[in-house]
Amino acid sequence: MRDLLAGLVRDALADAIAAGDIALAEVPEVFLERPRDPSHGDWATNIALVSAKAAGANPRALADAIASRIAGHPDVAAVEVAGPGFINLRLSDAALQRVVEQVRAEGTDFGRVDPGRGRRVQVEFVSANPVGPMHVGHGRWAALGDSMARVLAHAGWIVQREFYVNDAGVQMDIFAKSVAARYLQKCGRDVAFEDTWYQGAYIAEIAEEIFAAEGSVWADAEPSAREAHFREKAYAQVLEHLKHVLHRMGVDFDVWFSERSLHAPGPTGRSEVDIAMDMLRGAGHLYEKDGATWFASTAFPEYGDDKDRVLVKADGELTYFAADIAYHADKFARGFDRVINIWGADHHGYVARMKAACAALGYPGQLDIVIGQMVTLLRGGEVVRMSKRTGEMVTFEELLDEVGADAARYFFLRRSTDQSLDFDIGLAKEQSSENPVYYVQYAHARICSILRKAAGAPDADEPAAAVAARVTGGEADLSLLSDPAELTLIRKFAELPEVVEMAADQLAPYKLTRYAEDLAATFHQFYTVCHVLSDDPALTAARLRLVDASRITLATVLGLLGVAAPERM
RNA sequence: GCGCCCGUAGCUCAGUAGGAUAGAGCGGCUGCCUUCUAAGCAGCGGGUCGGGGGUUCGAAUCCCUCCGGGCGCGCCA
Repeated sequence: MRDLLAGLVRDALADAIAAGDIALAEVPEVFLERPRDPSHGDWATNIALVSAKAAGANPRALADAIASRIAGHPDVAAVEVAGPGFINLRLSDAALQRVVEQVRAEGTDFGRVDPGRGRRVQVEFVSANPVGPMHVGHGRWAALGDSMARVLAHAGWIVQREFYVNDAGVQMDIFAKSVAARYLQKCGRDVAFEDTWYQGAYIAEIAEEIFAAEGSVWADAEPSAREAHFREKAYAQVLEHLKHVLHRMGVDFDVWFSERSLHAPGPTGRSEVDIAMDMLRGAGHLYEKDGATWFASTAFPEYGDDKDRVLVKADGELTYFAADIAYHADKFARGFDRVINIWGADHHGYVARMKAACAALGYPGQLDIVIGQMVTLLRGGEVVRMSKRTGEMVTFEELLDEVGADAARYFFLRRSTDQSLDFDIGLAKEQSSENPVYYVQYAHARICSILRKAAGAPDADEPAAAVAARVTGGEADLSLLSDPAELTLIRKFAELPEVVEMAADQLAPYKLTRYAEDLAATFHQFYTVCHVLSDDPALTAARLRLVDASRITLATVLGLLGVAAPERM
């Protein structure tokens, strides 16, 4: 719709130039924007203001010359010049009424746009260490990453979701030691449990399960063999649990990428980390100093890292960053045009070096890192304190248990990622008007109820889409949809493609929660003003189509958010 | 000290590449169910956009500076 109008303005401008009414060498690019004030129309352009200087004319005269050439177009109900020279455009009812059938024809494909143009993007998110339960921050990244993937897919990208499994390194060793120690305690051995080990009760639970399954056979085993065994057992168990919890919130990954695979020797005997470092060294990005190997991160000032970074420590050990570079080399080698990482705010200090490294690998500007700010849990207005060290925390799983997947997802998604999130547990649980999740879902349930009623089977369990198909068969005269509430609702449908485009461009799914609430509100208003099922068959038929288009649009938005669209509440 | 994020109504937050009179939800007050779900709708109040400078036709938005809050600044992972 926006493109259509922008085309009209452009043509009008070109005509005016050709006719000599406007003295411009070429037709400038036309931008349309949504006026804040609906009384200014559906779309506005400041093209006359922007071009005034170059054309040597006053903006209003320019605007008049353009506007007079648009007036009378069947899709345009009004074109006005306002203020200093804005051109305001209002769509005709006929143009709007066409949108209803467009929505119904496209179904859940409605709102698709194509800035991605079939390119491949990978979204990596959560990537929690598989050494313990996820905290609520992981829940936020999970909701964010998954919804972002859905939005990008709706915007023409081919998307892959990936979870990076940190199954190598010191954390795993400590984890293994922790579980082994709890196991030995279970076997009645008196062993020291160090402060730096994992304190959480889940460690003992895992030890207990291993004890239950295998008995005390490991009590007298050689310590390194015991630890290795416990590492694998415990890690596999935690990883399964992570998958399970994420799945409960509707988040499923295409790839679980093992950090270990980066360290394992390949066919040539060299690991991926070796190969990535060879590549960097060959390109002159590495140097030796103080017995360590460094990456010259500051050679990429555009990414703003303030110092060079060690990849191989003086003791010969690799840093985490070295593995991360190899990991990103692997990602790009898999053919993604673009890679997106979602990280917590506590990792923002790594952004510059990681982008510099990707540039050094030959993929400048192809890595986007979204930094999500922290989550604070509130209960009854009080901050819920979390401490990983003492093992006392509200985990993501406990939050899911308490508020449910839909509320959790919706609340996680509702805020800009730049904004730290206060998650009010009480509010998320509340089934009332204060809770935006229910507000939106209720609109959908209401719609389905109307459709069932129209079908004469208010209590049937038939899916709403099937019911809708039955009650909207035959012909309908959509020009009967002329009530302001009806036209406002249609205008709201027409915004979806723009919202999707913006949410994809800005990697900001929260835009969709705002839209969902707007759309639900607009529907509720329509519902209050316009009775759908009446003794006027023609009007009823037209309104049922409008209701069906509302159902489709709402369900599509909820689908992009990953929140259920209940047909009954 | 340096870097990133934030500061907008009583509270929680939007504000779309600088645009027209700064918006929404919640809370408060007042109305609306014999009719498709009242988990809904309508109305009323509520603001020096943290302070101060600057850029221009125009600034919540861009620049500088100061104040306040969060996070981070390892040859840790």
